[in-house]
Amino acid sequence: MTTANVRDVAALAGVSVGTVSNVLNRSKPVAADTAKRVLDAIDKLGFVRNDAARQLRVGQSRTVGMMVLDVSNPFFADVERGAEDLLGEHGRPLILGNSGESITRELAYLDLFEEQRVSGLLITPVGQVQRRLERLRERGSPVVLVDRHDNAQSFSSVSVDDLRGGELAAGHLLDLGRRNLAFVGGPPEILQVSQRARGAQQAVLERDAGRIRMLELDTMRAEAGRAAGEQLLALPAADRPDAVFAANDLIAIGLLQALTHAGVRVPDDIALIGYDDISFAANAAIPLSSIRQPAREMGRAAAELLLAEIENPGRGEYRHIAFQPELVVRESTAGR
Amino acid sequence: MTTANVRDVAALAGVSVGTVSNVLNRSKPVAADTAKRVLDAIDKLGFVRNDAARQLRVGQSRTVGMMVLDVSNPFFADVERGAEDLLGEHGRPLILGNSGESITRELAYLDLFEEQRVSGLLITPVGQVQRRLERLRERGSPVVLVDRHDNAQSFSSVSVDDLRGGELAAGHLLDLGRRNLAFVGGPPEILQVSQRARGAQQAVLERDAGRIRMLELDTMRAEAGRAAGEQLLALPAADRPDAVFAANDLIAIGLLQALTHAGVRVPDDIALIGYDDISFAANAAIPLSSIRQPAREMGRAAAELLLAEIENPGRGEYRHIAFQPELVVRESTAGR
DNA sequence: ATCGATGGTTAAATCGATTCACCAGACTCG
DNA sequence: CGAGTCTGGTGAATCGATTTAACCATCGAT
Repeated sequence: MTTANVRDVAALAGVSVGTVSNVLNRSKPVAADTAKRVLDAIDKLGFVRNDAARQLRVGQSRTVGMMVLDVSNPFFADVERGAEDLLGEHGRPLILGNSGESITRELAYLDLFEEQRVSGLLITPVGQVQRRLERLRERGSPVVLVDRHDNAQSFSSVSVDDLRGGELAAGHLLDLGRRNLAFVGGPPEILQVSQRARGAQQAVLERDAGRIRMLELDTMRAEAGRAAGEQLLALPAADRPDAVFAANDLIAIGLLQALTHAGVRVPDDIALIGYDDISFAANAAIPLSSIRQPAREMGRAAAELLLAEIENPGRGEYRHIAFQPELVVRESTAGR
Repeated sequence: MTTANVRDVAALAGVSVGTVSNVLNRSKPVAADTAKRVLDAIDKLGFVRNDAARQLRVGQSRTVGMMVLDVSNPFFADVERGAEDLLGEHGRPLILGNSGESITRELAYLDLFEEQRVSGLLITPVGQVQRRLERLRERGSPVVLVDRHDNAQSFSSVSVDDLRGGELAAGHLLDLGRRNLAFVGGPPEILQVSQRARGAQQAVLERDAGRIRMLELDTMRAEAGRAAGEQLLALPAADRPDAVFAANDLIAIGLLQALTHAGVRVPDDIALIGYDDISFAANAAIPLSSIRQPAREMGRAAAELLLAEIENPGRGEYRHIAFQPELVVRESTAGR
């Protein structure tokens, strides 16, 4: 008992397979009563189009692939929703791959998307995958970088001005009168992280005030932040920073846990600011200052860029949309 | 300039397409030097297997589909990671669909997965999709229900005993001496929600103490919780509950925001408990009591059940794994 | 010397939807 | 009235990988 195919449908409806396809895809007009017969047959047989066959013929899938660094980070989850919403309006499903910041997994998903001939790809890359992405594009799957400004300008992208974000954060801490800063960041291969770090360093240089030390983490999750907190606490009190800028809110939350647990007062002893302004930031034990990125809008914008390239391909013209980050002050710095 | 296919590879390597396929799939032994010639040719041409053609022939995709209620909920993100880890070990990619608790979107993704002939499906259903799932199974895609005990026992499932979870939560509130409870829950069509609600009601009945009122929300997100908070605040003070059980932590966090914002003291005026014990619960403004579910393990277990059914199908024997929920007490109830 | 095995390889059939060139009528218009 | 134009419909060819039956050496055993 094999599953029904177009031929069975055609036979039952008393038409040719071509007509069935025309009904399915509205590619050519079909008389109303013929269409009804076909639809009835489809219904009766429980026919479901075999997407593999369709793709094989058409050469491309309708679905769009998306690779995110970490689905459990609410920031990416919001980006995803924005993209999914817009793509949904255009009848394109979005499938999600979760690299978990692992290069191996990223490559595995790229293989998958390439074999599936996805119609396009939204990606926040982890490793050095420029060549892979170019190959994908040559094969007909345009690529849009998300939250990652492309230096070479060879892909469309949406990004936030992370340099500016870093400046905002560190500038704010300096404005509070803090002079001994620390930046706690994820792996520097992640461009956003190094940009935020550079922005912070620039702020310090520009104002010619204070100093900033850099701490490097393996991941950008809350546990890593907690570990970094222990590290800070281990420093001799005199050397301890009086303000910390975390590369994202999860890290900041981890730090906050470690610090408050050890009796350090935030912001009195150490002021703390995060990045992303995820919804939990406002509701942390001590409401967290942060740098807001418009996640949902970024997702929509990225999907728009991608759709444009899918629908009229091959003009080799890449657009870049840069969103401006925004400082959100809460109790973890200054308060009132 | 079309992309290379097996025929091109075969030509360049001086063998037949059958041999190329044998190299690709190790389905038959191939002489070492022949294999090398083929691999070189693949490399030179940048050949990437067309998955659509493969699927068409084989009848099934290797990928597993997963439908979650809400990717931005850390609980589901953890379940996803657990499943993805295990499936990854078996060389099966996982693609994620996000229903966002919308029945329309759920159906759209089911269509997609059915058209793609995924090799299996992990799903936390929103709507009444039993028939659809049965059809998927008949078509060769086994289905495992996640975090949703199947009454009819007709699918394998992993679940948490939500009835017990509800009892634990409400029982704990009653043990604190609270007598005027409220349950704030998502749409009752979601079985987990109604189970938690029933558990809570049972606890009240069993102890024959106090009363519990039920509030219904449209979604399970923090905003909904905030709205519910306003609703509670609008009640005359005498009628206001002295303890609230939220159907998940996001709702609880929303409630917490609304209540503390209005000057209500938690837990003194109103004790508050959530569900899921997501990592943010411990770090909310007032650390949140919650009912813990072992998310990661549930994901792994679900993936295991699914793999078993994929690998030896059609025995019509369905297994159910039930995890036990666990009460985690923090400051939002009792404090210390 | 012959018969099986066995290891490698091949050519052709196959999966199922889409498309394209083509056809049959009906209708319009000069 | 005949040429041209629509509308609706047909069916064979096609996409690219896998699979199966068949075939060919080569070697060992009888």
